[in-house]
Amino acid sequence: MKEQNYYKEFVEFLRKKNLKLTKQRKIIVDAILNSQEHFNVDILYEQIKKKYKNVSKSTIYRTMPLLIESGLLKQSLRCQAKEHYEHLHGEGFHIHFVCEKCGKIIEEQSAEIESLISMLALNDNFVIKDTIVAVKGLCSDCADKDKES
Amino acid sequence: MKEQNYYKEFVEFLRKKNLKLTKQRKIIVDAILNSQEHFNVDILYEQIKKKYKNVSKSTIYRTMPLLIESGLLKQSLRCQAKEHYEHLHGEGFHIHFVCEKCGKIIEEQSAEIESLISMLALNDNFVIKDTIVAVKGLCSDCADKDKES
DNA sequence: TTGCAATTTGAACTCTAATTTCAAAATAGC
DNA sequence: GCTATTTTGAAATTAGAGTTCAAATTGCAA
Repeated sequence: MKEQNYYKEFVEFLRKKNLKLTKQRKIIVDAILNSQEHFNVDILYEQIKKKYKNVSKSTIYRTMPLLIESGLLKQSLRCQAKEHYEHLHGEGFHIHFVCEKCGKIIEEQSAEIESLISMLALNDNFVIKDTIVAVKGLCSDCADKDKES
Repeated sequence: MKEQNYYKEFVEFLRKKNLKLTKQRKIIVDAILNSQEHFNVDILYEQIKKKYKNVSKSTIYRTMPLLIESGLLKQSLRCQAKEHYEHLHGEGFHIHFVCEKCGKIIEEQSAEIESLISMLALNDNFVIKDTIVAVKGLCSDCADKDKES
């Protein structure tokens, strides 16, 4: 799905809920669609501030639940101090390798892991809403630097 | 490993770091060893308060990093608002099924999933320090109640 | 268009978890 | 037991997240 469509989807979501399409909401959605996959409110705020000055942090905080409800974002693992969000570009299950040193996040797919988890859930009659697999450690670059020193 | 040994290990850890074995630290370790697998600072504080009155929350907060460094605890997934800890009884990899309704956490093992993750990491030259697999959803009890209503 | 009801915004404030400060108390080694 | 050093508890501080409320904006209907 193209970015333009996510935008349209969000506009439609607002319309259905009788919410207004304000400048600020446009700017926030635009910033998210053009941002990296993973971010938090501060990162987003700094990014927006570079181009526009009339979007406050309150508004961003208030907009996040809307973006989640509309299906554009999901709340991701809170592995650092701050609440963390990620795009939900229709994709679905994936694994995060989070580098503890540089913060880089590498994403991997694995249908095998996904189906093993489903089977475990089925055994327990557990209804899955969301699965988070986060592997913390060192990315290859940081691991190399670690060895050198 | 028996609980007595975890205690001894922590005492040894303190000795090595020239830290003192205070009444409060004894009480906290004891409470953790006799607590459920998963908890947060507030739960621990309430539990301790029932039996002893001279352990403050500050002290508990201060002790958590020591317990993690000593290998007794690990910081777990932050799925509710509060920081969350779990025992690290030498076990290792497991999967958490977290019920969004009642908060129950069901633990499952899967060597297959663990080895699939290791293989992905190897491919990326990623050095694993810790793996968190959290499945959010409804436990069978809450799913049943959901159906009824 | 313009007018107006309803929503949204921003600044400041509130809330809560987590952490720090500092004087008084406790501990470990002599 | 004495003393240097660490630790404690209460209170203060910090920081992220969320809320309040008056002023501004939006969307719709006349």
